[in-house]
Amino acid sequence: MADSLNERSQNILEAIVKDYISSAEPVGSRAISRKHNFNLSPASVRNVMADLEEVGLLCSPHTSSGRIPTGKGFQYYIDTLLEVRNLNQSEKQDLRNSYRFQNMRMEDVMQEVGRVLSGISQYTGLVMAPKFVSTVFRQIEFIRLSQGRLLMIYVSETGLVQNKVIEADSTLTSRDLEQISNYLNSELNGLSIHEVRAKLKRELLQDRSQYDQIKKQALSLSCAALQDEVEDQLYVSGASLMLGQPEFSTPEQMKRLIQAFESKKLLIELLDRGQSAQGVQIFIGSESSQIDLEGCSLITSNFSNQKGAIGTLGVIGPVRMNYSHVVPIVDFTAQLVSRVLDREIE
Amino acid sequence: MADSLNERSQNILEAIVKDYISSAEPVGSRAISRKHNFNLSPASVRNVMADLEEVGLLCSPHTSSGRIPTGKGFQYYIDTLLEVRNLNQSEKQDLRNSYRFQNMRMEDVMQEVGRVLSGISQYTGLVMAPKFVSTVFRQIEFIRLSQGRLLMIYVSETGLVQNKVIEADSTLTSRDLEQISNYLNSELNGLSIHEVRAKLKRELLQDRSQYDQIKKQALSLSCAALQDEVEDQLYVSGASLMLGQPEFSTPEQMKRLIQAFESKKLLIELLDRGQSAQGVQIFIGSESSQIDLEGCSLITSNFSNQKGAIGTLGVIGPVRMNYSHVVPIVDFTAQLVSRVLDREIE
DNA sequence: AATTAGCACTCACCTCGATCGAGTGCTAAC
DNA sequence: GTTAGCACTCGATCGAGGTGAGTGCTAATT
Repeated sequence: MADSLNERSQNILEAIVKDYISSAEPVGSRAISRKHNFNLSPASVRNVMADLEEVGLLCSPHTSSGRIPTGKGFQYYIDTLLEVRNLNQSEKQDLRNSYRFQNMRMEDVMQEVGRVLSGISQYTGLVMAPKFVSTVFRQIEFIRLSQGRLLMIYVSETGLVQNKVIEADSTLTSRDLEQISNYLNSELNGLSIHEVRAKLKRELLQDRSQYDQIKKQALSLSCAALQDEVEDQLYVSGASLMLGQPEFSTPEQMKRLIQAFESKKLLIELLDRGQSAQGVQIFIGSESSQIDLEGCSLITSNFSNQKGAIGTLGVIGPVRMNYSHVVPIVDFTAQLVSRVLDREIE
Repeated sequence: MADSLNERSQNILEAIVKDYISSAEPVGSRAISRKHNFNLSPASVRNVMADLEEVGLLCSPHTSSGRIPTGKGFQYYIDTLLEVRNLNQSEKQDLRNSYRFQNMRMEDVMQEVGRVLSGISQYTGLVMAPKFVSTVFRQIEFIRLSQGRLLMIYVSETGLVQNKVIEADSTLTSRDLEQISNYLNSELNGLSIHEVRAKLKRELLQDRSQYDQIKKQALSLSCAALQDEVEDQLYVSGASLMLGQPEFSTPEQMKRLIQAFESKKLLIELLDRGQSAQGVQIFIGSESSQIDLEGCSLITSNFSNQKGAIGTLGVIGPVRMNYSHVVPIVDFTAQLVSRVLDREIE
């Protein structure tokens, strides 16, 4: 991208983006020259605008209307013009006070975060819980259900509880189960599911002719219990807030949006893509990527605990989002959640 | 209601309702006299229609358009004209095959039911899991988290797993916890949460000057763990399918509907209202009840296991729903789920 | 006495054309 | 390089006129 815009062009681009963010309407040369005191006539502004259109940062819906920033224009704005200030102390405190985290299970925390994020931003809140495989083993319990069916309960370091029903040899006594879970609890303590799986695989190969019956059963049980993938958990809150935005005011757009939210697949994919990065990330879902999220932007940040379980939270709104307002909120919330998760350990 | 309509009026009302169900458009006298061979001229049909309007079963959106059934009209149709046939064996088998219930946790079952219900009916599926208080105690475990925080895991007879974080005396050793859970597991086995609470209350009053330390702590822990209400769990699937219905085609209606779905409160309230009844129930959410669900109908049925835990499932669609198609599906699914839950026990 | 043909009337819906106005591009003057 | 001036474009809005489905009423028919 030719990002060698001169200062005037930058100023005008910024003014246009900001105007468009607050009005959602194409902005014309007159408005720019009047409201912002560049001491430039509309005609001069027009010339600059024509240049910016040339470069692909602006476009006009039709011949005789103002300009709106393209996806590329927003990208440029975000990359080089956007200034994000940090929250000051009192704002941080306010945000902290908005959250109620006492005595909450992981699910509740995730849901609460989504609720607050969407409430404050007035856009849609997204929270993706840390992936099962990245959680750290703390404890496993087996509870007998009906004929040959066992309920496995897995607790991670952070207090995340997963449970699963598995078919199992019905000759196992309660005593056996207790021994099995004791064995596993001592063996697997402190490992991530990733590591647990690797270890199980190794041991199963190694000790093919196992003498210790309990150990053998423990291995096969835990294998059945922990091997397959657990669906990613995504919490979407305040979807209806998006429907109030002018860019999603037609029935077709509403339907498309709600469908995209409902299937969750696309969103999870997008959030996954940013899991390796640090700090706040912004995806502009306009023209380029999926049609389903056309007109949407995502502001996300990862949170994590010290054991390396990574989740993602953020806000999805129209491309025309108030970035300078939302970015610091997302940023600080991610830090907050990280700290909350860590307090749960140890 | 003067439900003493003569046969001709009934026939015509039925014809109008059916036409309207499939077309979503006001139906005129000509269409009725032509398509259904009553051997009546449009004019005669018009006379009957005028009568039906008089009684409040029909109305016309404006002077010169066909009639549409009122809420009362639909109610009459459902109460006295609707014939619901049972599914035949092959249909039942098809439905059974649509569900994948193997090795599923309660949550998964609920979600799967919603998914299938909405898929088959092409309306929105609703499933409300059995209430926590109605579940029957099977096992309780305590796991130590951080400073003074305990994770309580509760398993019901049906394999429903609930967990909760509670603050607790940090001097409790693992040994203590084990004893406490052993005590509770033997004492509370087979009781519903309802009964458990009553029992706890009794014992706390009775043994105010408790000599047995473990028992005392067990009581206070389980009290903290089981006393407060757990939010009802409602699964809504296929919300976007409703947005395809012509009655929700305007942006305002879409927004209203999605909001209603998102808050869940209203839906839970409605489903609760039918929990005492047996068999399939139909709520017409038109004029009378909440504005938020105007234009919607609910077809619901309760499912339950032998221990009395009751949940509700159903479908929400436009009042103009294909009742004769959806009712038997909801009915049979409820029976199916009841059986699935029972298979989980013992 | 019930049914129906006939007819005037209503009203949503569509199309067409006129008008309006915000905004542009271009050119010539500053 | 900047700006005033001007012709032009095009969406939005409004009203007029036409169309057609459907009604209610009345009088004729069976």
